Amino acid sequence: MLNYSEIDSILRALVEPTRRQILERLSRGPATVSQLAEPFGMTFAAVLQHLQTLEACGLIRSEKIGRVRTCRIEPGGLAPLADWITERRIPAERHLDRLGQILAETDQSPKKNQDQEKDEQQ
Amino acid sequence: MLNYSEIDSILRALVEPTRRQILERLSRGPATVSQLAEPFGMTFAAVLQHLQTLEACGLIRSEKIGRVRTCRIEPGGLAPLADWITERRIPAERHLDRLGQILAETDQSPKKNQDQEKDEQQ
DNA sequence: GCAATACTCAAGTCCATGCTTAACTATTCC
DNA sequence: GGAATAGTTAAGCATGGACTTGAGTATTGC
Repeated sequence: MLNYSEIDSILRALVEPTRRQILERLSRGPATVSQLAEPFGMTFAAVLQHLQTLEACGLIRSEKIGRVRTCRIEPGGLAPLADWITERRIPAERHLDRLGQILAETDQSPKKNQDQEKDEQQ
Repeated sequence: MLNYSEIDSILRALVEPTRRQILERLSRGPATVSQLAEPFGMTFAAVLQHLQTLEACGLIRSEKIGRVRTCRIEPGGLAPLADWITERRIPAERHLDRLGQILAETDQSPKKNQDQEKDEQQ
């Protein structure tokens, strides 16, 4: 029933420091579940749960070959959140910063507004 | 002891849907605490706690005149998170999207890296 | 001055979520 | 085939954070 919106699930994934560290690690290249679990002082199962969360909201992707699952960053994963921020910054900030300025000079139209309406309901 | 980083506190503030709705409301103009509390089916005190969270991480600002506290968006509030995302997207995504492309064409240097190192430790 | 208004604070409840343990499945190596 | 490896799942505990209640403070209007 709780069909949380896309940015909601992305924010819930990112708010956990361990998951941000996993993303950080994966941004340096693909890794197996064991490799990801090793540096953290926590169990395999715990890391696996984080990976499932990250994959569920599209921030990473994984593929199992034989008994080994390899995880990697999903390139467009942060895009919805970046869009969400951009949509909220441009109207609110009349003293445009560098990012806002660049966007304002080129193309004003944000691409997805339907998410924004779906969101914020729950 | 838990000196959470800036983006950590911003993410923790944004992850709560009510607080995103409050931001949404404030992006349409300043409002008093009562005005903000009214549309939500929750107590004054609960909304106040959300406002304190939002103010603590620099997403809003408030000023009390007489017995009335007026809240407004803090314009640069989302900037640290926007920067964080940009820093993580540009190295990871070699198929640059529109936002990445624009940034890459103009100025490559991100402004703050010290936060990023402090962060991800806890 | 005193009642109403607008907010503030502290304590307590409740639930979501991170983490553990323990069992289980599938694959590889000898 | 059997042991070791790599991952998966489920159940339960524990903590943090959202929300409430109930009291308190400061300001305004009469």
